[in-house]
Amino acid sequence: MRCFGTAMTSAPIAPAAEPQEGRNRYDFAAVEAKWQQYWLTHKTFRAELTPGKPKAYVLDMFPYPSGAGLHVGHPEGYTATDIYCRFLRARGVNVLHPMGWDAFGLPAEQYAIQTGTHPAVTTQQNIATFRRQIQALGFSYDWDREVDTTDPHYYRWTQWIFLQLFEKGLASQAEIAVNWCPALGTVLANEEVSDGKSERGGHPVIRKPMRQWMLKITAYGERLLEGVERLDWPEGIKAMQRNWIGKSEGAEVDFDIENDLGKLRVFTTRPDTLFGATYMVVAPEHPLLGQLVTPEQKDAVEAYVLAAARQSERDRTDAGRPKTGVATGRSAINPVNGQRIPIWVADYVLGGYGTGTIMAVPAHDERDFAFAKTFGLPIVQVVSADGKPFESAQSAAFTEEGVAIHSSKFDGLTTAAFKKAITEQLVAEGRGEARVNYKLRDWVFSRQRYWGEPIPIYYPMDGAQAASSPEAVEAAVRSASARIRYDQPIAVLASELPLLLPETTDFQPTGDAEPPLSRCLGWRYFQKDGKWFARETNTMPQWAGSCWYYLRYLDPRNDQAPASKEAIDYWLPVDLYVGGAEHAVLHLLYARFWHKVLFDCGVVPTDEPFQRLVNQGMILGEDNEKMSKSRGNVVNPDVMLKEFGADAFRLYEMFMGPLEQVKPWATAGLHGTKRFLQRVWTLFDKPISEAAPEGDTLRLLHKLIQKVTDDTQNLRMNTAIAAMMGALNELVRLETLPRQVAETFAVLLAPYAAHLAEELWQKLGHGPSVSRVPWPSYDPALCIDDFLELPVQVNGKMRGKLMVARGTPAAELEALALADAGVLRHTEGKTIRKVIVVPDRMVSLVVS
RNA sequence: GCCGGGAUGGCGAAAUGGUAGACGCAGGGGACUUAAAAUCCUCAGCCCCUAGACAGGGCGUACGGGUUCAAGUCCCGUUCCCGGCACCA
Repeated sequence: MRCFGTAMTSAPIAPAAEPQEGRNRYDFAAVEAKWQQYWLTHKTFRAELTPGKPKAYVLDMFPYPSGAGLHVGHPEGYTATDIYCRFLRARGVNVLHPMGWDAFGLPAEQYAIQTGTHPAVTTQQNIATFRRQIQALGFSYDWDREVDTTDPHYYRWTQWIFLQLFEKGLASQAEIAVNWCPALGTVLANEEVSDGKSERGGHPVIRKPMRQWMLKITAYGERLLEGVERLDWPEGIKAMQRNWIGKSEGAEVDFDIENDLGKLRVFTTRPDTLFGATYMVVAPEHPLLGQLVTPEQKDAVEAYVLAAARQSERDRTDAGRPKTGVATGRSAINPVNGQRIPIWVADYVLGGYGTGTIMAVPAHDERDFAFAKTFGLPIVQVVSADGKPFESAQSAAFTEEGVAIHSSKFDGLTTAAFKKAITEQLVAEGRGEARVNYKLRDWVFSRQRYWGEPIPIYYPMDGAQAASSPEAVEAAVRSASARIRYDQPIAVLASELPLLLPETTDFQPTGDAEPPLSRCLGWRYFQKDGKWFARETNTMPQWAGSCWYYLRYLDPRNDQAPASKEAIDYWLPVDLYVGGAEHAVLHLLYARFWHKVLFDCGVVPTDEPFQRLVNQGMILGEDNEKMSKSRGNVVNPDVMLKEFGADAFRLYEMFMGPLEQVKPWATAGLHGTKRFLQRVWTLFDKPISEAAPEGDTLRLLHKLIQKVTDDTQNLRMNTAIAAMMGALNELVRLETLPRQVAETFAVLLAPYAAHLAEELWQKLGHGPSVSRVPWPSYDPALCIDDFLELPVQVNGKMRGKLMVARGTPAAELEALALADAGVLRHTEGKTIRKVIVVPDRMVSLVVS
């Protein structure tokens, strides 16, 4: 390979550092600053839509710019993608590699509440810090494509996508129970509640029905599930997505309530156990509960329902908790055998799943078994492994599949056959039907918060005509003489987007459930055609902006569409998406959902956004614990950069181990990568010879190209770096450095230690930039050695080594092996039973 | 409990079924230096034999079995660790 600088010689750039007297120290600080400046001003890594040129869209999960700044976990994935992108560019691929900010969210708003600083101000400060820190690492992002989810030019399109969902009937309002904390004056996420108290402050939290915007992600459940199969994602993440969607197939069955009180419908995945149903359970929130409870049981049931309502969803669903429940006093009729079975109410049945009612089969369901034991309810076995009845009373539920018993004419059927037969019979009798259920719930999409995208919806008002001002409208609403018609939502016209967040300094929660935007009266109430309207005052959750940012990068300044059709058609899908596993479910599921909706709208041509996903493993503290402020084991990248430089830092993060693996930080390790860079720098002080490399050096070079190419392609940066270190250890022994070796080494190093490689390239007499130099190729014939050291085993133990020429025939190898001194020691006086010779590999002898 | 991923020197790790520990960190010895840092050279899995070195031998990839001429790697079982989910009928 012969590489000469191709372009940009006219660019003003400082001369390469000259070797000084004595020891030539590599001044990483100066060199890194110089090249970062160069890349930025020359837009070296700008991505341009080039029809016909192969493309790669390599995406990092964009960060939430927190006040704490970057931590060492961020640059791990960013470094991996940066190396990969620089490598691909050198291989002639048109690479799109952008960065941006997921900047709406709670911390900025909390900070505003405490200090009065507007979230927009905090956010911009934090973004500036993050940008500075990320740029100091020398990543090859196309900064012209930077996006910020809080920028109205961005969230205009977030709102536009919401309107698409609204028009398709996928966004609607519902009264649902949320975790309301009166003391904090806010709704809390399930994760923020434990034991019925708020995580922060320990205030009581109640379940309170409130009007919420919901997105019907359940309508896409099957497609989201099925799409997982075609994705090149880690198996674990795919499993989590499947599990979250939670598809289960079964049947719904009607049970008549005695005294002609109607029917209760249950969902079951085991209709084959119908004969074993000995009682039923309805969820405490079941709508028919009030009608079916008997007068004697009314008080007890009401008390139970009240207690259940006080629990959070999370506590309700905490497995392993003792079973509780109350009999309703009423019974139902088992449709297959006419038996009267009691109906209970218990909180282990959830109102939101299936029909909110179950048939309990204690013999074959662990939960029902525990409940039946607690309350002394009958247990009837209807499935056995071998078709024979159980000998003794069960000590646990038998939940496996098996053969039916005690099920009249169905006895002897396997579980699968029974399910099919009984479902057909129930359908024929009009008592049930086959049914698929999903655990996936619709997405609660509204937040009672200020710092989020306003939902672009408004409502007509009754009784507000006379009002002369927003304040008067508000007064009328408060006195109940005017009413907001939430049942008649109107979409803001797409042409009127963005619907801007109003300026306010009033972020304090007030104790009622009204979002802060409700108090921006001049924004909330407006007149149109002489009538008053009220805007939606909930905002979108933080997930909204990150659901589609990968699209905006394609065409970030477009004010006609989220991105142009040409850009979308050219760049999509994302070829490689790298980020932490903490987003395994929510972000990745929500983004896939939106993408599929946009696919249905004809906006995107693919039905999945992220073809390939890689999770970088978490970096732990030096103490092997998760990094956290409270543990005091957080490593600050700024400090590391100052002492070791960006190249050494990046190299270390990659050298620590495989990208996907969890691994502990060790600052001492940075000495190694810094030393390596210094030694490379010193290597280039050797006299450069123009003669072509030959012999071992040539072989070394080609092996190195092969190894680095292979490993980089497969994101095995750790072993690529090890190979470069190994090669360096050989090259330092040379008297002079052949130009071809030096140039190739610089090009191979460039994706990994980009600043140093640029400097070396310049030092070799080339103009910038090494990033424009094509990746070297290798000759496979030069990657294999002429002479090999072959092991000889005797009875499986290594007893000798043969130095032989490649291709030495088996017979000759056998003769050599048998004559080897080390081997003879173990074969003397013994019989050779077997000789296995694998040419160019090894010789194995079996003796006795 | 279920799902996913792990377990290799003092530490991070490497190894198409074919010489376990490449590459690095930390460490020992040496050179340079007034000294230190930096740099360079060099040693190094554990154990036995040995005055020491060479040579040699034994044991070693969480544990127990198995397949194979040959197992860190493949198969069966077990333990422990990490991540996620967890009363979803």
